[in-house]
Amino acid sequence: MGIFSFHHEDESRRLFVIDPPPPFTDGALHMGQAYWVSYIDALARYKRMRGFNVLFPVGWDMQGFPSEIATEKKYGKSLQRDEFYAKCAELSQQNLEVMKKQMLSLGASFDQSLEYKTLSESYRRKVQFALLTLFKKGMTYRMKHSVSWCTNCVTSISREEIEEREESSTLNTIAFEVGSESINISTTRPELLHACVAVAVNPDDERYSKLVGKKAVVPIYGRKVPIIADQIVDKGFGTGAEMVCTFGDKNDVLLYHKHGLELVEAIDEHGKLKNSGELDGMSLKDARVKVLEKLKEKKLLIETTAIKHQVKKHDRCSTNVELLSSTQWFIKTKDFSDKIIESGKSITWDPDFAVQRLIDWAQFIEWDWNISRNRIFGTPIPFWYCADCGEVIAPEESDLPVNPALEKAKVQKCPKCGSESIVGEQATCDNWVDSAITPLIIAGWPDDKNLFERAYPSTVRIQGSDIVRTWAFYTIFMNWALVGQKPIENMLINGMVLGPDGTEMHKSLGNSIYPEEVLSKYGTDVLRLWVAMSGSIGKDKRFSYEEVDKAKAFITKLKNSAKFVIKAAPAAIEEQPHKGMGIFDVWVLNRLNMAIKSATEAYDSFNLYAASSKLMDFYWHDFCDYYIENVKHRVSEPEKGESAKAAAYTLRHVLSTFLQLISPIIPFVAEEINETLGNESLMAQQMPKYAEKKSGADYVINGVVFSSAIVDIDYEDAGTMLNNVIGEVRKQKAASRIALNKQISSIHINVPEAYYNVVKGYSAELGKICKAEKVSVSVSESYSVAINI
RNA sequence: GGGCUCGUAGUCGAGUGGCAAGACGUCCGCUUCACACGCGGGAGACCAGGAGUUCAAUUCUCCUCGGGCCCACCA
Repeated sequence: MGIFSFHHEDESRRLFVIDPPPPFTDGALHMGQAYWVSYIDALARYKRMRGFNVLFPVGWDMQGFPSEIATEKKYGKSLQRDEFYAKCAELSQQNLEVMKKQMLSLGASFDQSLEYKTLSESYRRKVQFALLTLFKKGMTYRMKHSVSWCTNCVTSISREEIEEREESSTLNTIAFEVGSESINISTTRPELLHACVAVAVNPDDERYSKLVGKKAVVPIYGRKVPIIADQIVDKGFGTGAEMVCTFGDKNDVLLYHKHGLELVEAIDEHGKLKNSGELDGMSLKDARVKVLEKLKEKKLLIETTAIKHQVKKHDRCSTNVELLSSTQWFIKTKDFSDKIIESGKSITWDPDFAVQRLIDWAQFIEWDWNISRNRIFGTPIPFWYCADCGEVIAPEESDLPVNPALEKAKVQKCPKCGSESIVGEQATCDNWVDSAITPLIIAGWPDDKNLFERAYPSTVRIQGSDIVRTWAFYTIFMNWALVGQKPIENMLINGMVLGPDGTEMHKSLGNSIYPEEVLSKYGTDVLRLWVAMSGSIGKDKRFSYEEVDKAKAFITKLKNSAKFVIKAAPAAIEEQPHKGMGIFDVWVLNRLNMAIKSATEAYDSFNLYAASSKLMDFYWHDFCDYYIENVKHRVSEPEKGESAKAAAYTLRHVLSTFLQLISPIIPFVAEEINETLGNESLMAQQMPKYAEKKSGADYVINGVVFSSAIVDIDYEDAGTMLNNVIGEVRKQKAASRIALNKQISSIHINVPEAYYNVVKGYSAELGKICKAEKVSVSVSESYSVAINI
């Protein structure tokens, strides 16, 4: 059992369950990951010091297309399916080792015994179990459907893998014969002419209203297709008439379904033409040239105009995305957007508006979730099917995990049609299927019922705003579908870490800064403190070394001030020396108490910005600028009296307590200083607790009541008053352009009557603090300070 | 075209229905026995613009402008 271990058997303490993003094992942690690792780790450390049983796992998303590319580069394309998989796995494991080291160098305090990998047998079993469960509920199905397809990767892709880019193209006007008349249609995809199954116009378009219902003849191919009317057609675009192909774009798909049109598959999976007669096997690019040539010959190409339009590209290879009809696996999501939204709304989001991204996305689901990918390095889709009738043959739960691409089904004959052609599915799962069940995985589902009871839903997840529509969306959906609950209590949605130029970091833009660079120049704690100080979590944050320097300055200040404290008070003082405690001591201890309060509130609401800024403000200004300066003369007295002891005690106490409070954010520096103080390890300590005031003006500090009766006004008030006097003297010395430690002859203070006793009583001490020979005090209506050099 | 979000001193960045945190930078002064990666002090914001609600708006509502993100459309 290590210090960061989750205590599985301990049912007495409250659990704090973290669902961190499993990084894709591409070999290097980027700044965004360094951000969330630092952030969630601080919360984990805080909760441990608050007595929580913290379940902080580490997970890895290991399978994926980029690994296949890298493996292909290294070994070529000749490997067998299982060999290829093994090589991909080997590469991912190597990457994982590197990335884990990087995480550890950020101080990540996850429990290494709770590591999960998406390619492991046990993880695979659970993913397949999830799919099997949904299949039994009728939510997993296989069907021919139009899918977005990458002809380069030869796989279907999902809408979040699509990016759009503006490109130049030509809009072609082509004449279709309609009996003795003709209709000119506009298209940017003449190469798909052979798949034209209709001509569509807007029903309000008077130019064409008399043609609707008639048949048009497709040029070159001669097929007769209906002219249909639909609101979706824009009267103002081109000629206002379009050809409908199956499938040129999404409108085509919609019109195809809506109007019950014929299906002509235009291209094959490699993007070669089919069903076109003589052009079959030709690439889209060549076909385009050829078709336009032919139209020109026949004088049916009326006009060609240059236009710019958005083209959908596969984000990984920049190949144009095509729509084609393909047999794929789906999970029903379309009908459940209201359930997803409902579950999403029952989660606490920070920032709260982040939930809107989920809602927007869920409301626009058009098709079910296409979960199959025609790849090798992924979780196998755990089904077989009958080649004759299409019946799906599911494995037994006890046989999981299975790999139908390599294994034969247990069933010999199709239970539906009796056919013996049982085929194992070759496709693998979309990565999001793997990662959508992380809250279930870390809670021991479906095996460890006892843990599941306690550790589900996860207490908190941190993730980037960019993957709300994917990771958060699919997690919420899958968990609803599988266990009928929300997966997470609190969603922390962090903004993106932007490059110094204010735009997203991209390798191609050269504006990337990697965590190692910052770590080697500044160290772990500076980077972690920068994370805490970088504003509210939901905001995008621009990375800049200036900001990092601010974090560094505080760390330096902390180290230097600690050096002073240790020099002034080298030995631990067990008992608080009550006799020597003065106003400044009680004042700073009260300020510390207030800092505990605000830091605790901030940590409890997962707000590291508030926690760090409140703590730093207290430490730098109240403690260093005033308290330390005020007690220097006491601790440096040659004869150590009660007052010196009290000051030494207070210095050590404030520093030690502060280290506890700040240690979740800067664990290494805090621990290092703590060690020189001779205290036990911070990680074994509990967080200090805020002490309520006993009555209006009494302070309870370490169990001792400081009553205002002693100084006849409130300690806080008295301390602030005395510090005001000191501040005023500093100001006047500065105005006189003399050093602050320069001895001056006298100070005269006018104070309202209520403060007279306090200031008078402290005049000797004020003299020592301000280096003045004489201090005189008198009662006056208004407060003022005057110095004589 | 629609949605979300942001717009606070040169910069970063909190915050609130009632005198606008803090930090960096800048300017002035100070080599003070923890720290010049420091100390003290100063200047600098009509809280994007306009309208409304209110005794009171930077804060709430609406509109405009500008930045970011997302969605849809683009035959």
